[in-house]
Amino acid sequence: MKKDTPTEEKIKEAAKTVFLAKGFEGCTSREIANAAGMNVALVNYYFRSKSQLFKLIFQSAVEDFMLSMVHVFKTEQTLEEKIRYFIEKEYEFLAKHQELPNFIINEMNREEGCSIEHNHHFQQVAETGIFNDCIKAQAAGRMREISLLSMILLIMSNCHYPTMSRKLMQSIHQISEEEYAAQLASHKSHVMEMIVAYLFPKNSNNTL
Amino acid sequence: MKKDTPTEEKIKEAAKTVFLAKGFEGCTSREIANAAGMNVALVNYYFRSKSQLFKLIFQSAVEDFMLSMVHVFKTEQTLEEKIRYFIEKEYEFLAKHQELPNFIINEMNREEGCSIEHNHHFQQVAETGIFNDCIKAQAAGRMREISLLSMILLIMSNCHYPTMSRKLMQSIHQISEEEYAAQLASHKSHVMEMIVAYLFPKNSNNTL
DNA sequence: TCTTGTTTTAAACGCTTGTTTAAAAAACTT
DNA sequence: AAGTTTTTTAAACAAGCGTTTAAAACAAGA
Repeated sequence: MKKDTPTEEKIKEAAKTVFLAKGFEGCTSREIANAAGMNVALVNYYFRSKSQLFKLIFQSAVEDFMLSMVHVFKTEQTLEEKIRYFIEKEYEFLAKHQELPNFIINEMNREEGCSIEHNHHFQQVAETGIFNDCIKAQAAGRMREISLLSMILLIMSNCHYPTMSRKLMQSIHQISEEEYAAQLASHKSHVMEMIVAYLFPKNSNNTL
Repeated sequence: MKKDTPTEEKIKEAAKTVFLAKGFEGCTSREIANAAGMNVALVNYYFRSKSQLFKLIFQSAVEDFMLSMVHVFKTEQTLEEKIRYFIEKEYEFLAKHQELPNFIINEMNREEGCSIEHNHHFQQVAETGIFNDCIKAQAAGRMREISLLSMILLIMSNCHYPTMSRKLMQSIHQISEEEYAAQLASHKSHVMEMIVAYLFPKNSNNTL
């Protein structure tokens, strides 16, 4: 793993900004070069082509995405606490990286779709033991019977969608960026309570 | 409101297919013309420009989107039943129009963002009285205190995200299109139970 | 049948795209 | 200091873009 030159680093940084904001098809090589303050040819000198550079950025975006999960799940907490903490941290993370979920989902839906190198990233999350914890909790009757996929979907839906649909929601409800951010904060609490209540239905007369 | 010529109709149809699949920036005028089985110039003859045609398609996509809600909310049911029914119908609708949420959210996030003509569409939904029903139910203590925006977000998140993230989820969980469709069906039930249980916490010892 | 107006086409327009080339500038080696 | 390699640039490339033009094909009425 040789260290990047300052130029390489500058290009990557600019590329990340531009690609995340506009997507692969929504921007040009020259746009990236300009954002990095240099010639177009240099971009290709270091990264051979636009799509090669893109692949790099995409993979690193997925990495950021996954890593934000790993840290949370490594903590020493009960399963319920971990999930609460995860939602908390995910909202925090997404506030800083608003374009990330849209970017990843979009580019994966493209015809020549970016695939993610599966084993590496997902394995990292699995290795935190979070999934085993769930299975154990379900076996012990402490957690609702629900597939892993469904559980992940529940959590991701309620974390990602509110950021992804920001512009749409602002338009529908005619509210400013700031107002929406405030609404998001209170929405987070609802999400947390709703999901935890559903996954861990301790209060008596429910149908597990 | 003059009727479209067959040619106009063919172009619109092709444009809808192509735009929904690839987005405004992801396709070319010629691609649309080919899909409609005709010359590029004809597209501009009828619609003046690519972006003008796009605006038309985008607005009609938003219309589809909103109309699918209006029908449901017009039915004679209790609020809880309406919400269940809505989720049911929304999953049904999204199965047929997989690209729709991604398309709308994406294009709204574009720099020169498509705005949606607010009053017309949202008003239609509001006129069904669904929002008033919610406010009344909240006042009567039958429904949890929650902002309209949060309620909409809860429902939309759990309906849209699972379709939007299909490719991502398939990749993470290494499952086929068919398997995912099957998982979606069972996920829908979880979503329905979870949301209804959260919005209408009838079973005693809760903190409204 | 000729005329008039509409619909469709092939070809071209100027411009931008991703990529390459060849020369200039900078950095390094000896 | 001269020579060599690496980094950077300006300029060019062919290909594709959205759009326009001008002529062909078609339809309808006289």
